[in-house]
Amino acid sequence: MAHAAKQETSEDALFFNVKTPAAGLPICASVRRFKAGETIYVESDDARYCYQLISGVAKEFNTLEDGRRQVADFYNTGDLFGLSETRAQLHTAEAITDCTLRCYPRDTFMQTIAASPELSKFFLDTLMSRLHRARERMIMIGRMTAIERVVSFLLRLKEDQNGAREITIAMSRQDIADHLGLTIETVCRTLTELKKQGVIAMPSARLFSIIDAAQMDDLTGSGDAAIH
Amino acid sequence: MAHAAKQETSEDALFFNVKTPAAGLPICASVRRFKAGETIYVESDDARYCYQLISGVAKEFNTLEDGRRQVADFYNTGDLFGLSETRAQLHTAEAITDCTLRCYPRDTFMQTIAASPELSKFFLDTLMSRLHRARERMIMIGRMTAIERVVSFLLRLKEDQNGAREITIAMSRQDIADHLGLTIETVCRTLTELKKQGVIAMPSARLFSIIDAAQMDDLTGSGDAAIH
DNA sequence: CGCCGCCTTGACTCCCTTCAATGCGAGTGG
DNA sequence: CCACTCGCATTGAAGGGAGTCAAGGCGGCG
Repeated sequence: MAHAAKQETSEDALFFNVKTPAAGLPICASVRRFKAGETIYVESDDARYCYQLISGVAKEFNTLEDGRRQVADFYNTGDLFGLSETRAQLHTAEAITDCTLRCYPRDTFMQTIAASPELSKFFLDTLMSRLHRARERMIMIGRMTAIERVVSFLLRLKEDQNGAREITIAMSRQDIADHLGLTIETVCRTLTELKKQGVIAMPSARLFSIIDAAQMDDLTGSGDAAIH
Repeated sequence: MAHAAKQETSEDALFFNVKTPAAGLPICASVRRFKAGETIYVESDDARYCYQLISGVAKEFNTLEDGRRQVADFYNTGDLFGLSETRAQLHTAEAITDCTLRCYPRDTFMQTIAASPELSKFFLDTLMSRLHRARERMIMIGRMTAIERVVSFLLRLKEDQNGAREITIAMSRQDIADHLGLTIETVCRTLTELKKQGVIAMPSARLFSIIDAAQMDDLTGSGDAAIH
């Protein structure tokens, strides 16, 4: 729903990622469905499976004892998640929209990957790119102002949705705040401010339209990741 | 110097990591030395090599146009860095102390890794653990107060140095600040406050002593990574 | 000794948080 | 069809934690 454009990918064409050859992975994977808001796994759970989103949107996050949350990442169709070097889950995962996902038994999965040079290469690339994203977020959270963070976030969503000017989001304001290291109020106020300045339009709370892309680039501190 | 305890590892015993078997990697790697403060590579450089620290301490960071910096990670003896899925460096790397490092040609390195199931497994684990660390830092930077961040930082250093009560650091206050998403002044004030409260002692600016480890655990918000 | 880089401390400011209402759309039942 | 409710989003007012600006302090080295 949030990503209608991507739904065209048939379930059979999916493997690890939409971009990956559909060469079969000799792993019997079960398919499970989760409703919006349902928990997929909880931190410190025994990590018997890792998951691939067939459809829907999900998030991984951590929680401190007093309830402070940090959303590590959002996942879309094709994304793989729930893998760690330990045998325990390091995050809690939750479905944001209704989700369908493929569950790979962890050990078999890891062995299969390691045994194939192609899969290894692919998986290494995936991990490196994920690490890169995590670090981009570190500079965003650690060194950017509220406006810069929100704008960076919107620009990333824009890219995820093939650069379309219309952006549909599945996550709530609270999710965004917990992802950007802000409060829900600050996210709201910042969005309102961007709307006032005519940089974006907001037909509804979860639908944005980029009006002045050039100014948005300026607002990121001209270095979404760094110098170019 | 900062890590005398680790220097016992002979250069020959090193491979990827101190923990790794010394099985030879069929890659001719050159060895280079850098003085403290020297730049190893700059963001957007052509990434022809990846590096492994034989001795010394180094850091990777990003810079925004106006000079704001975020230190992504610090590296010690044995650590591998400078690898990305792109052909360009994503960070700038700099020697903190004098460093000796082994330089692996990127393409050969990647091919060799992918070709060996054992190396693949090892490298995957390294990447996953690095991703985990990056995410721990996200919650630290995004959701913790100054005291919690500094205490988390000290506790991590303690672990890196085998749990010793005496902690020697190689990095400056500015490096710490840029790592924790704080200013140098806040880092100083926080350390002074911890000293006043008798939680740590600070014989010199780069030497700490953990006095009340229990209270330090409390001060992290009781969830360095999350719930247990 | 005197310079220089790094660290520390103080006073003031400000951005974001906190606390508290209010708005708004969707679903439900009368 | 409307009243009611519930969750999410928005807005306002006030306060605080960390940033900014500025002035020393301290140790190493020529």
